[in-house]
Amino acid sequence: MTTVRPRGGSRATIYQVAEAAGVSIATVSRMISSPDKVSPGTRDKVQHAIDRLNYVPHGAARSLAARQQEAYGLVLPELAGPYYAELLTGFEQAAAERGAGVVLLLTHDKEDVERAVSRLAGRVDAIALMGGVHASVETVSAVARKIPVVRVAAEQTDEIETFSTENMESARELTRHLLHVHGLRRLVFVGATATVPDARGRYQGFVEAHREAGLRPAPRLAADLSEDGGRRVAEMVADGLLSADGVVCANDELALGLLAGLAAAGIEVPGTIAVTGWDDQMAARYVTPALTTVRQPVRELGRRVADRIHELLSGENGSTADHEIATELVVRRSCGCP
Amino acid sequence: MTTVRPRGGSRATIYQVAEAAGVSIATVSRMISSPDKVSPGTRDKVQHAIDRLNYVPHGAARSLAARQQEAYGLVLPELAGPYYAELLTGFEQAAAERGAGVVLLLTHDKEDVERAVSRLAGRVDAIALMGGVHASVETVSAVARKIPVVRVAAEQTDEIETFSTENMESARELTRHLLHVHGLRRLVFVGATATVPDARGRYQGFVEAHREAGLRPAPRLAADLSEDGGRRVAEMVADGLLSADGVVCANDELALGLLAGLAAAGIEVPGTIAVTGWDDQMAARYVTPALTTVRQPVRELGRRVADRIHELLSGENGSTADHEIATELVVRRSCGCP
DNA sequence: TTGTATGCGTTATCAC
DNA sequence: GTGATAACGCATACAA
Repeated sequence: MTTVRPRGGSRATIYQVAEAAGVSIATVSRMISSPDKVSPGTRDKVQHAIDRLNYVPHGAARSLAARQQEAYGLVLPELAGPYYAELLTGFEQAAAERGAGVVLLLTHDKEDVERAVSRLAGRVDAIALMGGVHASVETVSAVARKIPVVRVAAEQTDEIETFSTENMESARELTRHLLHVHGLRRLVFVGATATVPDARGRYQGFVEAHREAGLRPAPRLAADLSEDGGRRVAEMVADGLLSADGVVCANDELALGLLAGLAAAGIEVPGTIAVTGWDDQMAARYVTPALTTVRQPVRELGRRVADRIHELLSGENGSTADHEIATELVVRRSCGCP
Repeated sequence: MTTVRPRGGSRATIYQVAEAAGVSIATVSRMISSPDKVSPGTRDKVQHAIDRLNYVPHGAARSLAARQQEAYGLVLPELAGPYYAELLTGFEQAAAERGAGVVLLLTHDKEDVERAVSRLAGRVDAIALMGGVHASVETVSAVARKIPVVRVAAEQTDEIETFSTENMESARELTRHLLHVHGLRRLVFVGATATVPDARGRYQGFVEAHREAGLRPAPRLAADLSEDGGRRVAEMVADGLLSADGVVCANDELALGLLAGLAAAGIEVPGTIAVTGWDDQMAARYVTPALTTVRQPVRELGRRVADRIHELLSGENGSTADHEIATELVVRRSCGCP
């Protein structure tokens, strides 16, 4: 095992290739971007030189001359859970299909997010910013003045396009199910969080389902969207502080933690209390009882975001309408279904 | 909702800032990289101009002039499961601490991986390549001739540094546990895969534990490292094709699928057959019985890879020794423990 | 089809 | 401390 590059890897430049092939750099350049614009004869010569010299164009030089970075930026708070990973996967796929690379920025551990986002803006053609990311409106719109910016699962704004999965309708459907199929009457929604706009829409659906049934919805209960948050709710139930017959959680981790806490306290699910989640992550299928939840096509969401960025960049106008992706209710046993 | 940039965002250049501040571009440049080398007076002027013009240096131009891209490349097969996400998280954190961005390449869906990796090599200072990635030795060493390349969880090579989590020892410990604590005697290892070098080391530990106990290890059973792979193994057991009293799976998903399949077939775990996994992903804690597995500090692995890349780049020689990270056996109920 | 020449926005090396 | 100015490696308009 040895250091790969003994200090100073030799990168061939377009000039060296041109000289080796006995042509001008313009021809080499054409060879890279549009090989069909160069005659078969020279094409071989140049290709041979490229192979022999192991030539790869210098990305920065390309970007500078061509005035485009061939890269999209994606800003995420973190990568915990399947949501962000799926989003990133779809985003990267679509970006790659457009010939763009993806530079990723995780903000969770950073001290100066604003600065990081600004810097990023200097290295990419456009940026997609996840809702949960803590960046000031000023910074975001400053960046947006330079390059296209879109947001994912964020508050709607007049100046920035927003993408999200559908929340309200699915939450309403889910709540109706609890209300009318299982006859539950003391439902509580857990997961109020300022930083997750998605949660707000979900609660809204929860409220509407109650209203249309002539019932009064309980105010939502604040909790971390984490297993710990769920365990804390379980404690409230165990202590008799909370006496619901069903808990609608803003995400799966919360629900999973709640399930674990309830089981530890000997409280039956769904018998004594029903539980639902949101995301349909892997553990939701494996826990007992299996978790009723809502599946979001997050990968597709990521794809669309990147596609839209490409539209923005290439001047195609496309739809500027709301970009909202449908979700799917996944009924399992934790809600009371057999 | 409106298109952010009406075709042609106005990016201020260093020249405009210089003019607005009444200084030369050299001073502006200094202002960016080392503000202390410019007098307090002009510093204010320049900073003011920067703020007013919303100036952010053009990344490509910087890279070209400074001869470094300030970015590391990470090549992963995909992002399914927690492993890659954790690796990426640690990698990004460490890279960011070094002032480098991360450009991510997912190869799973790409048709021409070699080409993609080559292109990437033109845009970053160094590349970390995951073992499972399907890239020819020629391509990799061609890239390695240009920029530093390290591999993660890959076969050892003479010319490329390799990072991985410890496999053999932990597998031996795990197998010993099954053999001696639970008295199991018909163990089988599932998950032979050419593309996952990690699995090989794990089987090796499995073999050694048998040898040192004077037992004959069964040959390993091929299977996809997925839930489906696990279900298929369960079918073999249900059909009486396989009659083991314990199954050591190469990863958790495999074990989880196996658990589900066994449960569906009415076969008791761990009573009739014990099951273990590898990775300790979330579902492992929630499944019943909870899965005995091995936890790998993957995030730390990612951090170290990025740190080493920085060393390589900055000429610090550091250790060229084997980069192997310790793992931790996590004993739960699926192996027979109470 | 091919070559020449200019510009892309910075950094860095010099002088001053 | 500050300012000219020469690279940096490539794309591209234009000319041949």
